[in-house]
Amino acid sequence: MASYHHGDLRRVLLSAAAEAIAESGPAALSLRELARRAGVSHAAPAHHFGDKAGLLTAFATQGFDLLADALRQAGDDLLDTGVAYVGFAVRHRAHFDVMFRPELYRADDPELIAARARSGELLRGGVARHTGREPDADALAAWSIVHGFATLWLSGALPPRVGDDPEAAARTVIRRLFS
Amino acid sequence: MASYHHGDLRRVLLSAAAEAIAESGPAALSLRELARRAGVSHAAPAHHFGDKAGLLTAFATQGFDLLADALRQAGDDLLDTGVAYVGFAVRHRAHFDVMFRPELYRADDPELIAARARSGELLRGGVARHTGREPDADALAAWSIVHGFATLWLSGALPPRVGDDPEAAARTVIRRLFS
DNA sequence: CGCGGAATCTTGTCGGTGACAAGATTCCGC
DNA sequence: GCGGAATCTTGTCACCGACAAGATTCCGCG
Repeated sequence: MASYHHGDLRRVLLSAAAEAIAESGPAALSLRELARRAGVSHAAPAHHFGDKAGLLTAFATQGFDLLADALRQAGDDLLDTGVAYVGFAVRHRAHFDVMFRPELYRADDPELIAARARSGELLRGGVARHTGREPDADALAAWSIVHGFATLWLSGALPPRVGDDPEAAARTVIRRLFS
Repeated sequence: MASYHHGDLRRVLLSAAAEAIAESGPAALSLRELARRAGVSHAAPAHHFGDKAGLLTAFATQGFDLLADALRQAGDDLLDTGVAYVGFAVRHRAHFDVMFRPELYRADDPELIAARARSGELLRGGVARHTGREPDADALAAWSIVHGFATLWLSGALPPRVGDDPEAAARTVIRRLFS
């Protein structure tokens, strides 16, 4: 099976990228290192993604799709949706890290824009169901608080006192928005 | 004045870094490009900062000090403190970008830890004065919502409908936490 | 004043990286 | 089973970060 054609390179590279980025961040990502992990030549990745920005565009798109899945699975409850957002960030740290850093990829890519819109709609929908009001300001507040908590958690900026269960801590924090 | 000794290189490099990072993110930062902007040889920056991580450590430390200044100027009101946090992120985008990405610098640097603690104390203090309660959960919620809003704003992920005045929009969002 | 060490900066070099070009190999529709 | 297309390789170039060695300037101390 060690044929000239790898056959599955695109997926393997994306998954290797997830590993590498989770380990040391998108800045340290090297296409040549990915190629080495996949056992192909140093120029093979360029064929599938064009360049580094192309790979990260595909990676971010995959991330927005994964986020949409996670939000759908969380159901209709707004609190659960928020917890799911944080859970996604923790479980798919590498994707989350790239998705909100548009200077790393091509933010005008049509597939990426579509995937981002899908996940955004799920977020806004949850808020609208919960409050009944015009969702703009509420959705923005809800998005901000879960996004902020997730970001701070991932950056390691939170004091140890918060504990080691991000989803439980997130639930407590999100509740403050409804009191 | 074009002497062998530049005399002010350290500060010039930090300010050039702020420009370069604001333009295209910390990932694209190049020590050699900074040296070129400052008019010195390609190896001069290494003398002051050791390596790239050293420069970003100093840069992040400067950022935490600037944040502390901004929070102090905002006064005692919690809402104003939150708005000031967002204002800092927008006005010092480059610093904010680096401060919460510890994989880019040496997070165990003593000066950095001290500066971070100073700004953190100002945040927690504002919350304690406002609620009177045990500040942990409230502070975390307040920090999360302003940090999240600032991050989303900077990433360009927010829809145009939010407007072009980040501090005004932040004020609206933060108010949701107290209603 | 001036000497000598320390601080500051330069030059030169090395391995690693992203991008590109050209060529080799394999796949697949017809 | 032929031929174009897709996939991958090899080779190359400029740029970058890190390091080593040397040049220049500054400054404390006699």
